[in-house]
Amino acid sequence: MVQVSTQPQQIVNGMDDSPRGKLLSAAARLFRDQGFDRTTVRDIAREVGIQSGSLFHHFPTKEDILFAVMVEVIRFNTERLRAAIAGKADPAEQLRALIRAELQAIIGDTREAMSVLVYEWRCLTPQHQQEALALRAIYEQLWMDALEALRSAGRLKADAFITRRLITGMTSWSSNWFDAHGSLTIDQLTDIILDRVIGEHCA
Amino acid sequence: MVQVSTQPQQIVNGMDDSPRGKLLSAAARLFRDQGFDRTTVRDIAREVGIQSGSLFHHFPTKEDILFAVMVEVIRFNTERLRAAIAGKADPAEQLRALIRAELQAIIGDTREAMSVLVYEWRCLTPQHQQEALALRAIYEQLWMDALEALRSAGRLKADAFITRRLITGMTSWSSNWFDAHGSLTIDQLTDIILDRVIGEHCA
DNA sequence: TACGCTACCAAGCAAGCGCTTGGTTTGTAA
DNA sequence: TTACAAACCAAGCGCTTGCTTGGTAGCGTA
Repeated sequence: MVQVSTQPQQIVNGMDDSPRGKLLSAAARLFRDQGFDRTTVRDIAREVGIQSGSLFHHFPTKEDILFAVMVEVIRFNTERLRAAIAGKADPAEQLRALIRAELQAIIGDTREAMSVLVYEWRCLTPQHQQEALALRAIYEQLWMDALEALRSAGRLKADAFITRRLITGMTSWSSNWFDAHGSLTIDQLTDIILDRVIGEHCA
Repeated sequence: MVQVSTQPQQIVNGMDDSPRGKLLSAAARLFRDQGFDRTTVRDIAREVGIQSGSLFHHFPTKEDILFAVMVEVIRFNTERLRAAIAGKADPAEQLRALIRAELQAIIGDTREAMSVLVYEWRCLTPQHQQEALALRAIYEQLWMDALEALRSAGRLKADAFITRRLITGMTSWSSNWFDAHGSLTIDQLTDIILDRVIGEHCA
């Protein structure tokens, strides 16, 4: 037995490889494939190789597992956004980086947990919805700052809020059709969407 | 007792006011508010004022209720699309009409059933998914015909399939933020989205 | 060796679920 | 009045669900 690495974290769906992380990652996949309600605690337990009752040593309720999945993926992707725009001064380049990062989240490495975030939202308790919304607000503020900067620079004529919502629609829906093995790359899709926003395609 | 009207149909969610139609309309609202799985047959029954067992006089299973909701709303909105483009020769005007009709479906009179269509898709049996997909294909073909016509006329540079998917994202996501009582009208949103597609905003 | 902590098992409970059953009411038309 | 089907009720069956309970294995520390 050899210690392969001094950095044992292997990120999947934004979760580490601790028991808790593996549990969340498995839950995220099941929640996306079957939905939260159709996924039983026995399903999750089987996936990680323990008894169903043992899940409740890690989380007080099944709903807390869902909440944890969402919190982790929001946090992880907020950091991804931050990293994407770090050091970029041009607001148009910032926007491109944001779109790319969001696509990466939705159809890339955290796609399962992101899908859960969109489709299982109402399975959260109102209390947890509020807490998750607070985290999401931080994420959205990064977008709004960039879009407002674009507007100030005169490169965005439309309303920033509506623009953000149209972008959200385009990116989030991509999870329903984008084929990772197809000919269209994430970078290409990024530019196509960017084009719909700042309209260089018809200059 | 006076017969108020010779046309007793009052369309809600694309359903008529027969027992079956009222049942479907109530189910659509419950399915949207709580999700299919969290909605019990007792919930639906209570809503229409009958016993839960009596539901199964109308539908063989609970899932068949969901399927019926989806079939009705797809059919209804396919007709709406057809009516919208009828008599319009200019492909750009056709596109505007299509976007407006789809927004009407998603945030207007059939919004509850449309939301169910998007969010409860995987609750259908594979067999029913296939049947619903066949109906949806007809709907989508109307879109593709108009977009291809636009391309032929040289007024759409982007790929028609991708364009359609971006539009789908923008329109379907609007159900999550559009406020029917706000200052933004459906017609205004229609033009904003149309602008993202044929790009007249940066001429 | 003894301790304490984390992680887990084996068994099962109480509640809620979709759906069935056998019988009754209601509306319609001959 | 009779006939009949559609619509509905009252009761509950069999099963699955999230979660609980009481106990145990493994491991690092002293």
